[in-house]
Amino acid sequence: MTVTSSTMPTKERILGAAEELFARHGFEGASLRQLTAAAGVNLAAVNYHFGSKDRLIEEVFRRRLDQLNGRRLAALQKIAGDPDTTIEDVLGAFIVPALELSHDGNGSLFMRVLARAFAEHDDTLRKFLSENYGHVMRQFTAEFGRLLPRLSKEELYWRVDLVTGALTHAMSGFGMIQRKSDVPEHRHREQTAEHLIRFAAAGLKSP
Amino acid sequence: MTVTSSTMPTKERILGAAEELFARHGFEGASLRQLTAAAGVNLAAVNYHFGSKDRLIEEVFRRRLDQLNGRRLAALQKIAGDPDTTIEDVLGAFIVPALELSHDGNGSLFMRVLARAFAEHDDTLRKFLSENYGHVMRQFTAEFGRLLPRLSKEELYWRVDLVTGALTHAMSGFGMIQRKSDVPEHRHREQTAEHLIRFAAAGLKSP
DNA sequence: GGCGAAATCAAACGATCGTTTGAGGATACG
DNA sequence: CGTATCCTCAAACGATCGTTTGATTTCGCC
Repeated sequence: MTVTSSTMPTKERILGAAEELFARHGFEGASLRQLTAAAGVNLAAVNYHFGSKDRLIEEVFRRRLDQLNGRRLAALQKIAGDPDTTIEDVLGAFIVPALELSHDGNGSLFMRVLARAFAEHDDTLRKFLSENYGHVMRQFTAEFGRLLPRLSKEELYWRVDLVTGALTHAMSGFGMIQRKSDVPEHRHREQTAEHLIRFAAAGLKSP
Repeated sequence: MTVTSSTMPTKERILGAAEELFARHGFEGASLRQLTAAAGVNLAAVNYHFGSKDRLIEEVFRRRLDQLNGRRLAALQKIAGDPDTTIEDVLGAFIVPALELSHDGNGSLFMRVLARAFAEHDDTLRKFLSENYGHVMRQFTAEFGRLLPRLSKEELYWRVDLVTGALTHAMSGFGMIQRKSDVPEHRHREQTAEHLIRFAAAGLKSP
């Protein structure tokens, strides 16, 4: 199951095992001893390479979020402000990069880690996420606002928040997003994106 | 902040403090020593009254979910099968009882506990929830299916799942559902219910 | 008032937690 | 070859975890 091969450098082996165990057992539930055992490295390696468990948690987020939000913003830049752009386009820019995560390594597990971060009301973690990646949500919200001009600011925040909840829930794999064996991976991803976009667009545009 | 007064019996004081600390720090993050200290009872009282920490967690769920899902099902029975019933009515039967929870005690914190349970992929806890309360979601899904007959079973499950995600996210208070000081509590609850119902209905009915 | 069950208490149990230490091995460079 | 730097390792640190024990107090009831 683990994607941490013995040929990888120690740091990445730790990050891979951490992502998997944090997704499976939570940040407090996964111990450094389980984690280093799964990664096949010495217990002290975590504190040597990352300084502490908390910094390791941050690094798990940074590695994926830099890539994920980079792609999201790149996709948004291409369409933002364009008069032909639809709500569905903006939702696609937000959703598709997240679904693509499930491609490389155990990136799909990361969405579960992200869902846990939402559930944790830990201030340190929330502050870290808000400071480093809050601007992404702000840019997407601004573009939604441009496309839904008759919504009050309050209404807009409400709906974006509900969309976030639905997508986080769905993409972290609680739902029944199970690919059937006769459907190729990329086609399944397209269908998933269509489902999510159609649902979210209807909610955003609701009268 | 705690609703555990010194006049309450020990068992309920523990349950109240547990609900608050589980919401704030998670099931693994909240220790029995913090918990019993907050409740003002002896450390051994948890194991005496509940047997173990895991059984205490289950009892926290049981206490609220019996009440919450009882009201949900009662509201659903009144309208299920009726030809005049709308999607909005069914959503109201699901949502309003949850919003009413925030009235008694620290019931609002329980929605955060519930959100954590979704994030935990712990098998024991999921099995407990599924066995004891799975029939509620099944009945609501059946009624949605009756009102959306042209949806395939797969489509229906998809949308109900997305609605669940949005509502769990919103009701556990991640969002900006902050009552303004000039709005009375009951009016704020009505407005919140309207927001949630309108959004979810649009998503369910999307073409 | 006295007896037995129920409840509370301080204290300790072994296990596990994140972190630190200091010695030893690997590696690159003069 | 020697040495300086990066890395790994087994072992131990003190703290905290859930749970158990056995004595003590509280309470209902004859």
